[in-house]
Amino acid sequence: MKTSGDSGFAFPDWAYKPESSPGSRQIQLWHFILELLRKEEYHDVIAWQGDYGEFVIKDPDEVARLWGARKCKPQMNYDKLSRALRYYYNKRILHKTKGKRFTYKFNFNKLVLVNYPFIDMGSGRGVPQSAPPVPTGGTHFRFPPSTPSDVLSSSEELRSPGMFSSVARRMARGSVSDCSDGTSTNSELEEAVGADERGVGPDRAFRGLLPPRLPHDSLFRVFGGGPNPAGLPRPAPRVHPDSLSPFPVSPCLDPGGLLPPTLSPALSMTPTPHLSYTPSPSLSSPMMGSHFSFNPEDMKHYLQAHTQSVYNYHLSPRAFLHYPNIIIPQPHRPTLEKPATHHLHAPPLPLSHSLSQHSGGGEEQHQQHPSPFKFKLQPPPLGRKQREAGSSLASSSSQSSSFTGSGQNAGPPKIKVEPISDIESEEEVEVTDISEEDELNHNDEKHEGDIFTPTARHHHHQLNNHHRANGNGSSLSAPPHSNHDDDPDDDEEVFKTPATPSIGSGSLAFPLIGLKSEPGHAAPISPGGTRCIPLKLRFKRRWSEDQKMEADGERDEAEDKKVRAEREEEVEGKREEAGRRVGEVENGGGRAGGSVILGLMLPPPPTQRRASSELQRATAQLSLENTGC
DNA sequence: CGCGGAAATC
DNA sequence: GATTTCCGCG
Repeated sequence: MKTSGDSGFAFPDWAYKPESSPGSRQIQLWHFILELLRKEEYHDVIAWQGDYGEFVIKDPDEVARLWGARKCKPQMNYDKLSRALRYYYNKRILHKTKGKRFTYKFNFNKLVLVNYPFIDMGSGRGVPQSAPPVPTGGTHFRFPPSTPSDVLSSSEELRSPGMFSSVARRMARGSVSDCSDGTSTNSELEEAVGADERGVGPDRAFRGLLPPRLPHDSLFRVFGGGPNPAGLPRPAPRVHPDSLSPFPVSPCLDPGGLLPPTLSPALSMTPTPHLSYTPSPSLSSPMMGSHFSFNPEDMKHYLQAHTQSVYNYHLSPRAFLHYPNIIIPQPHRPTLEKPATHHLHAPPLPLSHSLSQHSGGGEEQHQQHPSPFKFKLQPPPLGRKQREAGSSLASSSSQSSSFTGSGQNAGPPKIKVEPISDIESEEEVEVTDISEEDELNHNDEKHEGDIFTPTARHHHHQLNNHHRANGNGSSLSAPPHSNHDDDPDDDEEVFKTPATPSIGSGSLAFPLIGLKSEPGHAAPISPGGTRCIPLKLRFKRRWSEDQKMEADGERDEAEDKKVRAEREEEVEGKREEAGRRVGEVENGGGRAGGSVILGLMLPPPPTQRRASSELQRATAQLSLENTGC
């Protein structure tokens, strides 16, 4: 296990799982990358390096080959593979480490959120809400939680009707396998899980609800619950993949292909034990297949955790989740178990220090290469190039129409107008903020901190200009999207939460909502501050973009690219208001807390591990699938 | 090398 | 939807 000293970053186990990709059945490139990364065998071709989540492709051709093999695309080459990787930029799953060749970095957040938005919090057992009780052990596969968090104890059971479905379902469904059959090779686990879920029936789900997004930390904490051993369902790791083929690759292996027992380097690695626990996801992959249910208890825990996170991060009140009936205690201080830990990791490896690197590294926006970022903005509709033909119809437009213009086109079909209420609600909800903030934060801190690194700084953020549209140049800059979009964007992508218009439906429509209204909750935050953090934190930020942008100050574009095209107009104004000072968040004393949190979030590179073997095993089982080409 | 648009595929 | 393929640009 361990070993790997290399680098180590461990991602949470779940990150490695194929199930992670909801939509598609086939293995996704990022999963594949993760797989490679976790295997020592491939360390010569690809390995973790630098900061958490950062990896370098040592042998691009080989990686491409492997990927091609996996996908049965013999023609694959690094150029293509890299295109695919670039494709992740928009999704924010990955971003490029500037200045370092063949070096990319994962954004944990996204991965987490996307794939495992909720995890089973369960208190323990993961009983599906609707489902029949599953005794823990058996059915769901859960990783042992490791989080120390005591914060929430979960003890209760749940059963409430939960609300969400989609997410849950997704999670549950896990499915998996890639190519060949849809079914999985693996497993039983999955099956089991699936069964539960299925049994439940998607329908049950409560549609309408939005899935909440949690910050990782929250997730972890929450979910992390106690250590539980319970259950991994089957230990039996079959394992052994061939050394030859990476993982599952072997096409056709059906049954067995599982992961090697080795844990991902990431996980295991960590030699440093100093922390006993690692907050990080690694261990905690609580989420896995379970589901989260909103039962009061759960919610309570959830919210609590969330709240805490908010405090810790000094997030804006908006961030607070609201759940009817449940009051969340506000933590004055984080109770974290972890004391110090700023960064938890001890760098066993030279690499680890990457933190320090930031400056050097590259990433960061700051200098380094001041490279001008190019914003790529695309002008509206230009006729694209169509290499081919030219047929043209020009027109189109949908995109551009934004601004007033209406001229004729006014409307793209899809404009989204949102009722204010919605918007607000969303804003309120904006849970996103958190993530965003997180992102922001880290930016500060380190370069990319993607996910973790919550340091709050002041960003002055530049949201500013959202270029108003028009202007000529404007085209360049992205058109304003409403913040709403932004976040939602994330959300959307990630969660796809549909907002419910009505909002209130009562209660729970979604816990998230409501923040605004509750002053009580909201207020707290930091000490010095007068107000809590501006609600308006939200703004964009985007990962990489941020980074890039930070330097400049503008950013936004990113999402936009596509997005913008789609919707453009939106309300421009709002966002403007909103934004701005987000950064303010004071940290207040936060550092300490922050650290801790960080700890939680960060998957510390080297540390941790302690995960139970169970975890590992579990992981192993999950493993990937292969394709049979 | 890396970016990203566009179209094609699956 | 997620790439794969192709390609021009910096």
